[in-house]
Amino acid sequence: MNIDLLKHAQVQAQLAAEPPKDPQIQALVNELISRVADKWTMIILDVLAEQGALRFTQLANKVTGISQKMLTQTLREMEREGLVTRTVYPVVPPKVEYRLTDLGLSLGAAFCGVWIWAEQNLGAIEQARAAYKLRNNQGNGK
Amino acid sequence: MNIDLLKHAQVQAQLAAEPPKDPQIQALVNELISRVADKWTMIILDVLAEQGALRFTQLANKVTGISQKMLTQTLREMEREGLVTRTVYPVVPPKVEYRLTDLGLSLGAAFCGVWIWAEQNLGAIEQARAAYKLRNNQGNGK
DNA sequence: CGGAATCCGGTACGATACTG
DNA sequence: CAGTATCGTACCGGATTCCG
Repeated sequence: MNIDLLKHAQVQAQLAAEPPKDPQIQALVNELISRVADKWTMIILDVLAEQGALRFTQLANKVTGISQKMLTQTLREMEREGLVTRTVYPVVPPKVEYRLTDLGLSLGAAFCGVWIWAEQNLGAIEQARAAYKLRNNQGNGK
Repeated sequence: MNIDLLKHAQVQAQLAAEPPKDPQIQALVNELISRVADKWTMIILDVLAEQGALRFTQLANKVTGISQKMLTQTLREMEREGLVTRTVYPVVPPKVEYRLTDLGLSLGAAFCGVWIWAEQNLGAIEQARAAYKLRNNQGNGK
């Protein structure tokens, strides 16, 4: 039964006063979001969702701009949270494959709306940035 | 169950053969996600989506654990991106109100799926964490 | 008095070098 | 190839100070 979830969605839609929601739950959810709402986590999640299984270096190439350290760290974190599985093949050239779990896939699906939003609003964001610059007298070097 | 999410999940599953996607667009979207996928941004976004308009201190109270500095900084960033509007009332006790723009509201709606996911999978994550601990025999003093 | 800018200590991050 | 180790740096958090 997803009544709570529907209620939550409706509340979001009408932006009104929040019904009695467990502040404890709220805090837990916030904490969970804090861990998951990381830029590297999100991008890795997306890449893995698209590519299926990938090796360490493959991942490093797909996720442009990440350092090995952060890649390792983020992958470990995601493994801890149960979002990815790490499979080590004990062969002479070491081979480690990363793959999303069902939990990871479901998060990817949930996050899909944000990617769509990002694609749709690229232009709007750029305009907003330009407008902000103007508002703050862009020429000011200070 | 949410049909859209399931459909997205299926699409994600078979995305290996994704149609020609512009790598330029991909990079831009990635960069945009990098800015938006920040834990404080997400939580502030959620609080503002629920509460409508809030003053600085109200926000500081609702967003548990944030420092004034990060709150100011994140709000400025969100203002730059066009997610929130900042209204200053030039009165004796200073009053500054923050409110989501349409863009911010749409992002909140897009991110709603992630909040629902978080609520649904709180238990699963905890279990995954416990399982990971066991796998790595936590007792190991390393 | 509320909101933001400033200084300072800690931590997380990036780049490089090294190991199995 | 897939990490770990080390170090310099940039960012984050806390307290203080400043401004309206």
